[in-house]
Amino acid sequence: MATIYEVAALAGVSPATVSRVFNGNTVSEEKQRLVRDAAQQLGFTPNKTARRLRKQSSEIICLLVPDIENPFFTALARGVEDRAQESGFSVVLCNTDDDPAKELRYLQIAASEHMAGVILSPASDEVDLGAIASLGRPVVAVDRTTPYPVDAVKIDNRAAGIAATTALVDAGFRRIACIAGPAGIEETEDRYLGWKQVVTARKTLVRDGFLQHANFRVDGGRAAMNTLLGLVQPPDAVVTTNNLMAIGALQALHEAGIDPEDFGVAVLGELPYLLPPPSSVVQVRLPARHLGRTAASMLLERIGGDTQPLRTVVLRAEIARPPLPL
Amino acid sequence: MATIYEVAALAGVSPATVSRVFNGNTVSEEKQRLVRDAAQQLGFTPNKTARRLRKQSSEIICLLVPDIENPFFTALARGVEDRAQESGFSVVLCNTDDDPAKELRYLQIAASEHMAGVILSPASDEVDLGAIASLGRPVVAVDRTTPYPVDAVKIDNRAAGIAATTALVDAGFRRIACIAGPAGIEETEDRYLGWKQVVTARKTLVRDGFLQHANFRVDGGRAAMNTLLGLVQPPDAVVTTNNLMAIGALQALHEAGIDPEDFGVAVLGELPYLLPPPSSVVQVRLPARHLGRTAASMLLERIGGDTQPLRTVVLRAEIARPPLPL
DNA sequence: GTGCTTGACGAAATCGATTTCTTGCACTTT
DNA sequence: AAAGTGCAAGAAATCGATTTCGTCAAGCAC
Repeated sequence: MATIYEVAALAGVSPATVSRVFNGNTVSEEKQRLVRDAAQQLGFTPNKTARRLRKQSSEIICLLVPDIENPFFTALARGVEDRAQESGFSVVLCNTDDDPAKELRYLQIAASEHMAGVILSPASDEVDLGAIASLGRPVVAVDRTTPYPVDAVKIDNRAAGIAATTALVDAGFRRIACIAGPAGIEETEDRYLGWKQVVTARKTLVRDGFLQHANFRVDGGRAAMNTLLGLVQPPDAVVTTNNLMAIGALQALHEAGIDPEDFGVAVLGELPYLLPPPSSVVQVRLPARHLGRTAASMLLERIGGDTQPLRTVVLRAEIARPPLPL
Repeated sequence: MATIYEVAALAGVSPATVSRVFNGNTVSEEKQRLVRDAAQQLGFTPNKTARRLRKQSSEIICLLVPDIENPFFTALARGVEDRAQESGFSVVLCNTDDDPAKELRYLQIAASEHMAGVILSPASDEVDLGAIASLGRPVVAVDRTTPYPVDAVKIDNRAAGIAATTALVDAGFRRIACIAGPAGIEETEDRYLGWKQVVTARKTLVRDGFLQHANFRVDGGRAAMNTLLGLVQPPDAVVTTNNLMAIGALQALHEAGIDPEDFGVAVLGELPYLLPPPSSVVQVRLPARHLGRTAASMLLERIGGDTQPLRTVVLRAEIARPPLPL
């Protein structure tokens, strides 16, 4: 790896001049040429580490998600990466497994690695953004929000809940339950509030126990569905507030021998169907990739020095109509 | 962010001593205590960038995959990340989209970022590992191999092909076709050779056109399947050599109105079934996560200075029996 | 007691770029 | 013609750690 000194020596100029050539400062035509030729000849690439030490910042952004194996976050990551790439930034991806300790560890790494900024989907409300905040590094919350004063990109969860529930009502279902995420998380609250709003407005039947809270995973969805099916007067349809729980719910229905066409299932998120899903399944497509792309754009703006007031961008989800090739 | 100098000043020692305390060198009990107390008090974290500049290496490993949205690579990435984490390494994830130019760009970044090593699933045989190689950074090829002399972890593709095909024969199918990946890629060659071996040994019927080459994507699988179904004497089963093509094939079957129970489909890889798949679908489970974990382990050994001869680890795939929750 | 080894630890060099000072030269301006 | 202005470009400081080198003192052998 050639250094700036070797280039300088070969070109017969000072290292400072070489640096200036590569950073757009005033250098005469002739020396520019000399330097570029020399750099070319030596295959010179500026040492990012040295530059980072001096500039106190890098072109790396850190993305913290609960679990990259969830297709929602995969798509989100892809969006972030694509956008970052366009601006010459790289993305470091970290799984927090929704574990605040892991999350904290990664945030510290991000700080001590001089990463340019952080995009995260907070594991809990108690994220400690202290370390990065004190460094003045920008942070964007994605999908979920935090009490800290940072930019955020989220989905209009209430609207998504409304869309999902409305679709079920329109399809003729009249006893619609809801499998929501863990109580106390804003994101999931909004989603089931959407459900509540519709079932109230449309005066469908709601029994005690129609609202189930579960963890965000497959097993949680399955358990919740089994509980619902065990009610004295069970529902005839259900709204599940994320993709994994919907899978669990569908599995429970299958195990109970219920024909999928007879039981309405609306999902906030997409299911990895290979083939067109049963007509009773409604998917509200969450714009995951877009979410990532938007978050990356906002972060890059901040990194670029943008100081406008805090923003929260809310993206609207839409009902997925066509079958979904993976 | 406190620096080593501030810690030194507070502790009343030289910066060198502070460094020694944190790097396990000989320092007297007493000064150790002084330094640790001071560091504690200031919330000192060593600046990774400065360290990296001096040591000419970092604790970051670079993972290059074609597309993180393919669940196979997602699982692989997860394996890499988990293993890296255990050793205090971070992972930078990059999508190459099977584009050699993108791949090269990332490899150069890896070099100029002083990343500790690279794990990659090469986009083509012409990967240029020159830049990293010249830096002496270790590289591990994963899933696919390269002509370069680097460690590799792969799947026993021939055995996987054999297992898949055998399962179909055992299930009673007698006209088994194969949808293979692009011609000329070692990985896919091995897979269809497994198919060939079995159909030959078991003397099943093989017609012209029973071997189809396709790109590795859903559309490729669908097109190939349509071609197969259009043959004068079409097959009654098919082996597809990756997950995405299998999805395309299943879609084509569905569109052709063929009952999935009547047509055997064996897949090298896993399909994102929500519910138990039709009994005629055979999945050969590729140990993606393990692949990643193993690759990371090998890379970390090399990073640690291991100089044993080049290794290629071959992992065996197995037939998936139980239904697969996502 | 002199000479030699050994270990703790400070001073200073080093990694490779960026950036601030400075210098020197060309060109105006009065 | 002297003084002022501007600009290209070199010298040197800087970022924050690690590491070499050298010093000093204690411990030990003869």
